[in-house]
Amino acid sequence: MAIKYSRQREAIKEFLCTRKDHPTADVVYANVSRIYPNISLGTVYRNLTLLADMGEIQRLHLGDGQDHFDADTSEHYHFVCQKCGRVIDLQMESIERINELAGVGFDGQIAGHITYFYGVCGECSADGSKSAG
Amino acid sequence: MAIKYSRQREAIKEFLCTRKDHPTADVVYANVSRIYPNISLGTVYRNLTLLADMGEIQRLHLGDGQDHFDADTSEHYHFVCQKCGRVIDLQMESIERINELAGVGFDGQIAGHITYFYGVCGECSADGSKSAG
DNA sequence: TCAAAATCAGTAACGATTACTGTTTTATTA
DNA sequence: TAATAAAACAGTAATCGTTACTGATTTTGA
Repeated sequence: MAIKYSRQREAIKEFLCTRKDHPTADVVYANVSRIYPNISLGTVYRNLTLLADMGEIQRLHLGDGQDHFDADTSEHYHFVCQKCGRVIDLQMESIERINELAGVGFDGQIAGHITYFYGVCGECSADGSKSAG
Repeated sequence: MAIKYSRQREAIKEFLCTRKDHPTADVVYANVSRIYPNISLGTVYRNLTLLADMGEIQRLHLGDGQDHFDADTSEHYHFVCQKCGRVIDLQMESIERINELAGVGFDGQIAGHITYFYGVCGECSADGSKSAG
């Protein structure tokens, strides 16, 4: 099954590249719909999965029920705000070495890890009231 | 809404305590059904959520579509086998300090992190064929 | 320009989980 | 012990994110 070009997939990728938050499939759908009003949600899901399988984007499971997508595939970590739900990229030094710590005394092969940090983001720390929407 | 005792909840908690793998709700249901044949899946979900909210058990989002539950609420990390899907407790030294690394140059409050490791478990490394079920 | 294959839009189905409803248990008070 | 209110129950329906299906449209290479 060779992959063929599709304008919808290109638009989805382009949209993701413009965003630094990490949108869910329905947010992608809402935005790409402005360019292709007839695009279907199934097409969005199919292409997000395709792009992730090709390694062009990253799929994030953050435990909030919906998958998030990130056009930045370089090694980096994420922060999830417990108040507003925002997902923020962290610039932090590598913690790859935790793989070796995990491997000590373990009889399998550690291939990698999934880590995300949580807490309260800068904006929510500032105004003490805001809550998730 | 004060919490009242329930035999079903006790049985769910007891079952979880006997297990070191980290069963999903339907596995809990299947097993507790042997003691309370009329228990309903909704009761299992409700009590798992209750126990997790009370801090008596831990809910794990491992990105495989189903939540897993762990009666061990002490600080420890998990390994997920990419071949057989097994979830294994890791005995490893604390990596709590990654919270501070994440906080460097970040303007919010880091409260904690979720980490799990993946790769191939000891058993699957041994026999090269096995796949997830 | 033609044909094969991939992709599409639209819709139905799926699986995990949650919500609803009338009945049963639990806990309290008499 | 009996009465009562509140919580939990079983059973079922609904929800929600996601995937699968179908016949029409696009892409691509000859």
